[in-house]
Amino acid sequence: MTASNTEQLNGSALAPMVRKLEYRGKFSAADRAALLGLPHVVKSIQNQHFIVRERDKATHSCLMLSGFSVRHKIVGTGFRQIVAIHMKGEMVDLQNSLLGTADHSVQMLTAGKVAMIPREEIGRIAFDRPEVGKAMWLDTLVDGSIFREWIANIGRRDARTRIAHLLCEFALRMKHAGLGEETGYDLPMTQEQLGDATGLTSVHVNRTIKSLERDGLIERVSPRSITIGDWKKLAEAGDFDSGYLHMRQDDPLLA
Amino acid sequence: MTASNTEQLNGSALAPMVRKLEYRGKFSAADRAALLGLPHVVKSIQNQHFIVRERDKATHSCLMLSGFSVRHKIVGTGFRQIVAIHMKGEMVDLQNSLLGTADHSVQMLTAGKVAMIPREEIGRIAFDRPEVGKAMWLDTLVDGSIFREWIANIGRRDARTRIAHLLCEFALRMKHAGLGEETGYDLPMTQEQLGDATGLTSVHVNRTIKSLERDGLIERVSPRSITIGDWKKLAEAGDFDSGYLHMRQDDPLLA
DNA sequence: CGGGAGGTTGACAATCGTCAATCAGAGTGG
DNA sequence: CCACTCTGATTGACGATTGTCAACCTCCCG
Repeated sequence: MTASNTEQLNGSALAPMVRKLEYRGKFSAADRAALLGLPHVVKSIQNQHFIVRERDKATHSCLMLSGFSVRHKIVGTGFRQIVAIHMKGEMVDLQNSLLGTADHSVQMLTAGKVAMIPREEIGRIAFDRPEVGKAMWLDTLVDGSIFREWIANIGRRDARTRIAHLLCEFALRMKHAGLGEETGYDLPMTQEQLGDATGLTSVHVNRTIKSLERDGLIERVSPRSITIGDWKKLAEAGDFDSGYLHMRQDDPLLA
Repeated sequence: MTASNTEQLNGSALAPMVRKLEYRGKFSAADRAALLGLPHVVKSIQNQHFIVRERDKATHSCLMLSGFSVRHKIVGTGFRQIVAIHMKGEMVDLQNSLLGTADHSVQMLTAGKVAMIPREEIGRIAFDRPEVGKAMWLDTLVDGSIFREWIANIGRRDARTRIAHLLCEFALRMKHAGLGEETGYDLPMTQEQLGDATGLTSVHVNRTIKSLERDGLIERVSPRSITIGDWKKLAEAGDFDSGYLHMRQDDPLLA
């Protein structure tokens, strides 16, 4: 990390985090100011670069400002399993940083920027400001809910349903992060990476996507662009029920 | 739930929770007393009974006092995926109860007792007593770590490795909860339930277990009794590295 | 003794993985 | 502008792991 891709910004860089944490309940002005005032360093990170490596001692928590990242584990045979995908506004390693030793790696899926916040500062604000702490805790619980859905997705759904489910989850989360429309979005990952996220091989992912396309559930002008013609049909094909994302009942996304 | 299986106990019933939460750092006497003094109701629950059902509005958090329970989800085709197994000392639905609406069910795997603690009391103690809140938060992070390992286990390991891995996890967690020895333990689940936990069918679980037995990695006098002859060999077969359980480095279990 | 749940086994089928070739598009240097 | 190269997408042929179906066994319990 050279000086050239490191910047000190104050205030506004952390706005996406505040927006995310306030989703379930507004903060007081003081809480908001404390969050925005957290010390942090903004870094530009290239595609493929690691934010955290397994077994690292984590000293910082990272907030995604732009771009996409994945958490993943490597099993003994060398295969990779992506266990989560993160986008703008999400804290990517509360998990690792509070537990001390990373049990998985976090890697960029595209180029992007992150804000690095010292670990102790996160702990301090969480317990000094109960509303903030509660919002962070709830956020980690929603992460947990998504993990559980992924276990069910990978364990008990066939390839077609699995991929359709992931495409649906992505659609809602992208929209939620202000990065796409329910009509479609650009997938920030290769078919091999999709396979790593769903427990399939890239070849089978390809066949499955083409089959979804043949059946008119999605359209693609280029390999990565996903256009969802009929949301309801795709959701049905993907056995998708958004409940596990724990979005607010009044969220227009769920209309 | 009839009156006959409901008891009011004070103090000692919550001891397993305190023991669990203190694993990563001792509490002050006041914190400990506050935890033990949490209002609660002890219930005896029969095998197969539900503690929480998906879509319930959770009003209580449950602490396992004895017996085993599972969290699970049902997918569209009716298949079931177990996403976690819980034993003595574990809080089984911080998850559901803090998020309001359950995104999965919790069901007993054996008969047992649980202590039900009102949801608000959990939130209150967590923020009134930072050390307690921190321990709870860490506990949910460890749960998350286990979820991630399960995703990798189901997504990227073959049946043999998957089952061996689960048997290893069980061995350490049973020992940790004071319910078995590293030399072996009694599995509290049927082969169909093992399949639901690993994304396999009961038939394939059976073939896999028998193969592990044939190769001398485990022994069984009865179908559910697991004796581990050579821990190292089983761990290797299961691609098992205990790091994701985030046990303390000085824990004798890791010796 | 009968019934039921769970464990065990075999024959066969299906999904998904492997291997390998080809294709398409983006970036690079001449 | 045109090779050249590289990564990722696509496709086919074939094989392996895992699922399905169905039978039978074993143990426990009333």
